[in-house]
Amino acid sequence: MITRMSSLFVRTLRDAPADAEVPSHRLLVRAGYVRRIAPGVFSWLPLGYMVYRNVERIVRAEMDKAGFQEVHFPALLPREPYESTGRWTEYGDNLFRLQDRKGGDYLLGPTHEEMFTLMVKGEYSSHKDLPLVIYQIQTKFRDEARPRAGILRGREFVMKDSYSFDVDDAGLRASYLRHRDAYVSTFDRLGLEYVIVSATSGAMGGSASEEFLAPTESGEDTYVRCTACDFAANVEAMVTPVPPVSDASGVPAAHVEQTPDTPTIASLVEVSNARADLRRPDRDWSAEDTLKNVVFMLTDVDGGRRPLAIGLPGDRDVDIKRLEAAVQPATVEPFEESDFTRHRELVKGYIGPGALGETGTSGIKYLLDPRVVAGTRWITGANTAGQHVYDLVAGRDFSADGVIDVAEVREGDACGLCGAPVTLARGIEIGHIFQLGRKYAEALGLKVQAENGELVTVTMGSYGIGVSRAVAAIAEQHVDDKGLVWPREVAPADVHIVATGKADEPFEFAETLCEELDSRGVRVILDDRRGVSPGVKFNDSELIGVPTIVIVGRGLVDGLIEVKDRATGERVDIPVASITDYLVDLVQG
RNA sequence: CGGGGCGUAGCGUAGUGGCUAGCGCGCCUGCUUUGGGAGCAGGAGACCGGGAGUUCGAAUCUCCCCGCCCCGACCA
Repeated sequence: MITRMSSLFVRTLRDAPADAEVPSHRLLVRAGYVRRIAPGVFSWLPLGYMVYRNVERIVRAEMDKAGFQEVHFPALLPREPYESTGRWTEYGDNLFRLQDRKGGDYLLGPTHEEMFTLMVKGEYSSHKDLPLVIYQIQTKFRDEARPRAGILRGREFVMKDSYSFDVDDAGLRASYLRHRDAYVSTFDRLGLEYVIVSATSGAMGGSASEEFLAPTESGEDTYVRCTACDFAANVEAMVTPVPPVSDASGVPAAHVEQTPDTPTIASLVEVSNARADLRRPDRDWSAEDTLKNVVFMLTDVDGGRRPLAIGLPGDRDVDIKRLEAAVQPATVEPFEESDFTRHRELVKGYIGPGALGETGTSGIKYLLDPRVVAGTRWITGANTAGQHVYDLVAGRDFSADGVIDVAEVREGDACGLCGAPVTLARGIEIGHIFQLGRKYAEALGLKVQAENGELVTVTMGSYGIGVSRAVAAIAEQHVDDKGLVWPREVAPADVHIVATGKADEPFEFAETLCEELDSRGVRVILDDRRGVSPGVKFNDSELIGVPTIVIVGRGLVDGLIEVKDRATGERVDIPVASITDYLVDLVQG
């Protein structure tokens, strides 16, 4: 295929729009790949659409290779199936809803578990039909509260979503692993650097789950990686190791102290160190010695509200994302002034274990951070304004209703598997695979007859790749100060030929070369613009980011063509006689 | 939805009450130029986000609305 710059529908921009911040967004706009239409909604221009289609083609090829079968659903869907699974309401404001002329409710599909489940239910009824994997590449709609970063997070985007159907858990695990393998080859082929991390299953429900994250500054997900073993997890799925029970035999009995005006951890530590009667003989108190008790208000799917108290070391905050992941599908809000007035037994700034717990005075469920093991010694609130308890020992002086691992994760925290320090990094979620289980099959009645004749509920897996997002993720990982640097297979062309000079010869030669390459299956962009200065063409070629740039210009009189590698900047002069073969080898070899 | 910032031509921007809203890029015409975003000359392009108000006079001041971007709570 030949793309001629003289007639290509594109206009490159010297300046990026002021509102574009992340590199992929700035460059995709500058190079004339995409244009914004509405918040989180983008159009693809010819160059962008070429890249998009390449990514889609690779994803499709890898799915087909894995033996998955492609189907296609509408984006416009009726309400009923989503009503059956509760997601019509559960999805909340993120769902684009609309009505037809008769007032019937419809939605624009945010994901298609329901439709796939029903499709299989409509066709199959025997265990002999399974396992089955079907997929589609579809435009999805989610009315995101905050679209951002260009096509990295849009409200309309393209996703490849597949679903596996198995009779039993062993089958589900096998289908899951087949997908994992297929995703590995897909992302390798797309030229993406990625890590596979343990994840929580989010709003979809289900158990085992992993995410494919493309490490990038502009990524939205934070993940931890162990410096010693191969543990990697989304922070939401981080597991804090439980320290051994500590010996508290030497700790004096708990005692309440007057500590006026110490409603914060910082003030409490300061006062405790400043006063001789409170000072610790061996060392200064630090925030880690205090037990902070934070209260949240949870809202269940049915609208019911219940408070939840969490006790954790005072130097840590609760990570709301981790908390939501731990209590989902319930949603979390901070405890507000009005909630405190309703719970008089909770003294803001001085809440202690004494008032908490299902059997305590408040009756509020109380969960502890894993670090608060039996035998640990704490300073904590005494449930009276201006008073704290010292030498309160977990297990000896107080207990809770259970453990919850939702404290913020920090660089250097201990790995849940081996105990070595972990590092934190950010990444773009480009793929997510998980074992859904029977949630949807149950809700929609997808059963098959087993060998013994009994009806069994099918177990499902759900697997997604953000196709349009992958374009942005690839761009994000393949840029330099001059522009985009596409991996060959997704690039809009294999070579970008720039003809320069005033004379006709370079242009005529470039045209011939271009046709020869085209006839041998090389995709080429030809900059055949006359009267455009060489600097403009060089800059455009670098901005557009095709992997190989060929310059036909002043070297031609000596029989030489310059070939430049976009990524490394290396240049070589190739004799005219062998240039076609050289390029074909470069591209196809 | 909470916090912060911003709306002037396709893009980047100047303009804190005073004449016909200025500049760069890009675009059109002509001549020159042709290996790193060329030069000269001449052009086209703006309901200054919208509405109301204050004023002799508003891009500029006031109020309301709308939109956008960034950071947080959701997700491919």
